[in-house]
Amino acid sequence: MNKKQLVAKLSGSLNLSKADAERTFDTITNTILDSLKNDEPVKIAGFGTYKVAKRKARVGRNPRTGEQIQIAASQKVKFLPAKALKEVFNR
Amino acid sequence: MNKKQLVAKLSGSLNLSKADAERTFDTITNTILDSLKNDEPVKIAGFGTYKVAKRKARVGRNPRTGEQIQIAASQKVKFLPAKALKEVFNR
DNA sequence: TTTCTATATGCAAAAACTGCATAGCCACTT
DNA sequence: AAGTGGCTATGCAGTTTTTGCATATAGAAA
Repeated sequence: MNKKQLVAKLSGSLNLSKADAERTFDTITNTILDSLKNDEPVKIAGFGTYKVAKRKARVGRNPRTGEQIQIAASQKVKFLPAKALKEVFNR
Repeated sequence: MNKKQLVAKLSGSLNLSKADAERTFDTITNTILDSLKNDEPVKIAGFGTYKVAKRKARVGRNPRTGEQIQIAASQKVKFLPAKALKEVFNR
């Protein structure tokens, strides 16, 4: 499922125009991102938590040539599924 | 930031009642979950992809006692941040 | 059309995962 | 408005899993 299909589904379920549905969806993702930019995790009860994980610098390798490369430290967004979410898929 | 705060923010930004904002938000998460239950990944351009990852059974260890344990196979929801999302946090 | 994402490759090191108790925060109900 | 139950973070050790490097191509999405 892609974003367009998701927006279409929202539009139908909620009696919104597709434009409104898309605007709503974008607002949500932007709100989450803003919070994460301030290094504040976003907790959604029953769904999961988004947080920024810091990753240390380390040694990597160019798979093509095999030579070693130094990889800089970085950050990425992590999503930790809530307990309820795990249970849906494990029974 | 928790769900209540997120809903409040949506309500303000989008001129929705809080009840509507919450309903909208729940609809989104449920839609995503439904897709994942059907083993279909959800791709949100510019944000990321949700997919179900299957994990094989394996041998673990109780860190407290040190004894070996058999861990059953399981599934969990993985979120892979989109390229654009990574760049926000790495510059 | 043009931008974005998945894939596939080898390999080192970081990170996740397991059980479990405690502490703390959140959400829900009275 | 406040109390309580429930979920989550933390720390621990060691093994499994994931990550991420470069880069072209294929496929999909905007």
